[in-house]
This record gives sequence, C-alpha cells and structure tokens, in this order.
Amino acid sequence: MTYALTMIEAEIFRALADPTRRAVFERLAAGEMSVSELRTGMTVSQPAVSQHLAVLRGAGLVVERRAGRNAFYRADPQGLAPLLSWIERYRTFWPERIERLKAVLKDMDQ
Amino acid sequence: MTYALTMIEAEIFRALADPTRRAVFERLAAGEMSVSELRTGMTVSQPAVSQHLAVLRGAGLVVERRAGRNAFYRADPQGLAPLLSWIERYRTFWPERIERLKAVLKDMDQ
DNA sequence: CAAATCAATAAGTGATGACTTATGCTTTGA
DNA sequence: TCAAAGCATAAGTCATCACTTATTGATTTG
Repeated sequence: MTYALTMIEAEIFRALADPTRRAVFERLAAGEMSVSELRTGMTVSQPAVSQHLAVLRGAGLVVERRAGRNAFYRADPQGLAPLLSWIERYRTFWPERIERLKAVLKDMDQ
Repeated sequence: MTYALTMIEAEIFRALADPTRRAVFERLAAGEMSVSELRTGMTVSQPAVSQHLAVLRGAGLVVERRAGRNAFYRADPQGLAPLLSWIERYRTFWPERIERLKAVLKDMDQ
C-alpha cells in the first residue's frame, strides 16, 4: 500500500524529469489536443510524442479520449496529487513561521 | 529570469527523479547527518553518496556544513519551493488546496 | 475498394546517467 | 610525524532513456 504509492510517486517524478514531457504536459493543461496537433510546434517525431504520452499516461498525468482515428489527450491535474502529497510531507520541516501562516490561512478558508 | 527559474525546475525534477536520491533527501529531512552516517544503511558506495549529494546540492535541495574532516548535510525544504510553484500553475484545476499553498509560497519567497 | 491520415508499436542507435574502483586531499589522533 | 578517517574527484562500465526510421493497425475519404 505504501509501496504502491511510492511506485506512483516514482513514475510521476520520472515522467516529469524530462523537459520535453513537461512541455507536453503543460500544453495539454491548456486544453485537450490530438496527437498531431500536439506534434505541430514540436521538433520531435510523431512516435516520440506518442512515447511521451504513454509515459505521462502511465504516471496518471494525462488521460486519453479516442474518436475515430484520432486520439485526444488532456492533462489530468489531479494526477499531480501524489506529488503534492510528497512535498507536503516536508512542510513539517519548514520554518515555524510558515507553519503559523499555514494555520492562519487554513482558518481563513473556513 | 524566467529561464533561470526553468533551469532550477529542471534540476529539481531531475534530482528527484532518482529513487536513491529521493531516499537521501528524505533521510536528510529528518535531520542533519554526515556523509558516513548517511552511508550506513545504504547499499551504495561512498562515492555514489557524494555524487548524489552533489546533485541534490546543485538543485538547492540540501545544504552542506563542513566541520573538520566531516561534511554534514541537511535537507533544505525551501528548495522545494520552485516545485510547488510549478504545481501551482495548475491551480485552476485544484480549487482549494493549492490556494493555501500559494500564500505559503509567497511568504517563502521573501 | 484504394489511397491517405492518424496513431501506436518495433527495432535499433547514441547520449545520458548511476554505479563501480582507484586515487587524492584534508583533518584527526596516537 | 605518520597512519587512519572522512570525503571528493577521476575514470571507466553498464544500464537506461530519448530519439530515430520502418512498419502496422485502424479509420476516413475519394
């Protein structure tokens, strides 16, 4: 269970480690796009794009929608949740003044 | 300037992509440790540890303190700030959690 | 039906990265 | 002062990864 979470984390970190893949994710965050649309404006080949999409999909960062011979992809920002959780683990080590601010903000939200 | 930030982002993502390096960071988040202390409980060689530390240091994720022949390292959680900023770009898809963190980040930037 | 389009997969290649052992440099302590 | 400890760097090796071209499968269109 903890292991499974760690594995997802690992896939996310690995997926986002590549600059080209981050660029793909960022473009797909702006809106759904077909693979060929995504390819325009990129210097890499179509198979390279497909390969990047497969990695992002495996990490849960993008979702696919098929329509005829087209494949539309969009970013799934909720896929970033495990990454956020990972970062939040270290909030406890952040300076105390930030912790205090956090509490204040949390209070304000309610 | 935006470019510089992007480069730091890239280094952080790359640094955290490796599971061993994440483990090192996590251990150093628990408290300062010398390189040899860090090495105990790890399967890799001492040079490997030093190399990982150099990468983490380059990404701004750990800081070094030298004392005699010892080198003590500790995690710098503020080094994660650019990573949070990156995630924060997708906040429109994350109604509430990120909004709080955004304020925290703003404070950390000072 | 045939040709073209869209996308994934196959297979191979070069670059990058994580490791190793060997070595050097600095500091400590007997 | 000399040996050992602590750590970094050098250099080389092997695995992984991002890319390429070639091909295939599936769908649309002429």
